[in-house]
Amino acid sequence: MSEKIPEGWKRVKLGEVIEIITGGTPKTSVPEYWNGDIPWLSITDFNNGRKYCYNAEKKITEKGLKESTTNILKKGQIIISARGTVGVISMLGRDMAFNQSCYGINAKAGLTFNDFIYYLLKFNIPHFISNSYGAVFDTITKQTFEQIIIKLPPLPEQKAIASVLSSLDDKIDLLHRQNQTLEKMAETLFRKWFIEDAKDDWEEVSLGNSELSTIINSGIDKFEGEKIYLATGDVQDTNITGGIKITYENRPSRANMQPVKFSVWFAKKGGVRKLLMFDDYSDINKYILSTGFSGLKTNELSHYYIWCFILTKEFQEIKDSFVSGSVQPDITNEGIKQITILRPDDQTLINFNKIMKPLFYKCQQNKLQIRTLENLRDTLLPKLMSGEVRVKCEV
DNA sequence: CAGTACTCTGCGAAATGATT
DNA sequence: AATCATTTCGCAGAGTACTG
Repeated sequence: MSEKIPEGWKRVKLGEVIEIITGGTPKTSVPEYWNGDIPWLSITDFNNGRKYCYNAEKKITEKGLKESTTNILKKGQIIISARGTVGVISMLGRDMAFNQSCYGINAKAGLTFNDFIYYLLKFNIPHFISNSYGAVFDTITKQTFEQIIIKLPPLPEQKAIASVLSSLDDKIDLLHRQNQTLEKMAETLFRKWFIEDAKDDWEEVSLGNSELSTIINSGIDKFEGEKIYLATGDVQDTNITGGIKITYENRPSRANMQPVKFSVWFAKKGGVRKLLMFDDYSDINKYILSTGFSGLKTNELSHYYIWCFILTKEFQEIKDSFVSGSVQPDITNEGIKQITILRPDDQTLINFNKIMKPLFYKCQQNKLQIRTLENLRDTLLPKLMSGEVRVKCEV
């Protein structure tokens, strides 16, 4: 405790400035507790690195909430995982319930506020991880959590710090939501043109083997220097969220797929939705993909049509129905060839591209901007929280 | 006894290894 | 090269022990 802290800052225990709300699970054996209107958060619902969390996969009923130990966490309060992968954190975009592997956090008024606490906790995640233990999976107990000592700036400086970081996160959130809207628009148009208004004379062709798309085989060319290896775990939905640097000589055995211009990729594993697309705006030379992905080579005419198809729920369902293998349920190349898709006329595809190309270009630009803003935020966060960089406070 | 903290069990995701 | 099998480890949920 000899480390110096900035003047005016205080060392306090986390428990002094926050209140911890515990979660719980309604009995799974009681059907009337489930499928209600109240989103019920699990770690997987917010383990995406984003600040705000708006929904949960599972939902419980009023009754389920009342008759279990589950509490409601309010919009603007914070959730942090305390078991398993400790330290996954998010701020609630609406009221939700949550399970017992997480703690709900609410700032004590007058001392601090949730927006600042969110960043403070994020900064202290290594602390939480090192204070976790357990035979089967790591756990940080409520007590340990409360005892962790943090460095707390005076309230005006807290406000200034939170304001800087929030402005970045709010912009990131806006871009994410804009992309969701763009993808939704693309899907709507795809459905209208190629499902509802499909022409009778459009033939059914194989997704894996037609003039629209063909399966990409594994194998990469020798390359100099470093590239980024993307395993399926490095992709969430349609976003790249991870990746490691590799060289040709020193790379995992599965780093054996080469993205090419006009290609569409999806995780082979059943039930998993991880999708990537490379068009003429993409930096194909930067990445090597895992053989956990299947790739389709598309072309200038078919690219956005195939991509929009891959994005649909229906493709996910069809893919899952073709999955084989008892232990590792993957779709095989044979399966991909058996999936059929309509072959629209060229003019319809050309018209579709005219709309989709700028739309997905915007989407991609947004993703780039998101990564830039995230980098900036991640660089600033530790500097601001340690007091290494100070922000001017409004008086 | 009730609420909470910790432990146990089983399943699934993903990496690695083996076989065709 | 492609597919199938095994291993490792993360995670959810249930079970149980502890505490006041």
